[in-house]
Amino acid sequence: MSYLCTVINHHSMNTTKEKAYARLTEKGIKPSVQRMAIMEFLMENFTHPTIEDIYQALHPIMPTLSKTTVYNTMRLFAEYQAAQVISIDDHHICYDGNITPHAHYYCDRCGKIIDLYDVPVPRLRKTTELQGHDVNSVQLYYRGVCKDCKKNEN
Amino acid sequence: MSYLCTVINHHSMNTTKEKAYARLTEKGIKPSVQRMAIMEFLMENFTHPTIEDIYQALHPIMPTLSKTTVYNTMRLFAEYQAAQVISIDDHHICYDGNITPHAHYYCDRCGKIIDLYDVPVPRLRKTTELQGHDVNSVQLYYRGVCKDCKKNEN
DNA sequence: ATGGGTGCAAAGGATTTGCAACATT
DNA sequence: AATGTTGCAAATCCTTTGCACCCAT
Repeated sequence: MSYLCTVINHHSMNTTKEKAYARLTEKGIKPSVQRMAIMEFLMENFTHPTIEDIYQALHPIMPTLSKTTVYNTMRLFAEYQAAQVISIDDHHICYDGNITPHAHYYCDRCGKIIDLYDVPVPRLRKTTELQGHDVNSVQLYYRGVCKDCKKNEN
Repeated sequence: MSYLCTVINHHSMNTTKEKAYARLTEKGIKPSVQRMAIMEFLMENFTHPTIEDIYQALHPIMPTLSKTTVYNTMRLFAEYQAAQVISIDDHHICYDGNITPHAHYYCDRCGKIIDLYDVPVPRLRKTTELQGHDVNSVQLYYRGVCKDCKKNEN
């Protein structure tokens, strides 16, 4: 019974550590202590953190972590598509550990980023629309003034 | 007859100068010599120029133009939506004088940006999907390795 | 022992800012 | 004359790089 539960837990990957490890290896990235910590943070915080956010969050619990490593790691994650780069605003590059395609909304006033799961992200038919070019990622971005900021302006 | 032609030309705005002037005033931007030059360049070159590209193109014919002014002007154009900001790659921010919504493709190898006019950019129904947030712009980005770069890799 | 990963410090690049001069009304 | 625009120089900020150390295989 307890053995069965362990097996079930293992196969359904209940812990973030297991999920992070799986994401790294599936994407062809060799796990390290730092990479695991960053991936775990991304998977527990779908808050679109910047490099600075990630560093500020992890530095207290991993004092030797350097910002260079955060930069290197996020570049690696982006390249191997283990995380999404959100470049919706050029002054606010951030990252998303949620790699299922979904749209993003950016408020020009408060800088907040909102996930939009009910806006369909257009699929791609390689031969026609994309003229034979390979597609590795799609981003659908909306910008404007959010509900809250509009309210405060009145 | 020649008068009629002048009137027709004026109303249909055949010259880039007329179109640029109209774009600026319609968007609420006060025209200046520099702003007109930059808008004319954007309207004649749908090549997704960077700040540097714009500066390098205009500096020879307007030697007093400064890069600061290009920065200021493009920030202004973006804010008043007289031009689109293409932030598809965080290391390659560029601009598009074509403000009708259309998708963009970015090649991760050669950095080339391609317009995709036949991919539909999803329209927005404010009340449902966008939860009451105002939308001022939409960007649909595709990334990958383009046909030409794929060919060269073989 | 070797190769890759990390972290520090420095370098590099891009963008913004302060301010004086200028243009336009 | 007043307001807004421009351009230079400097400052700032973000990101990358070079290199030495460290860890794991």
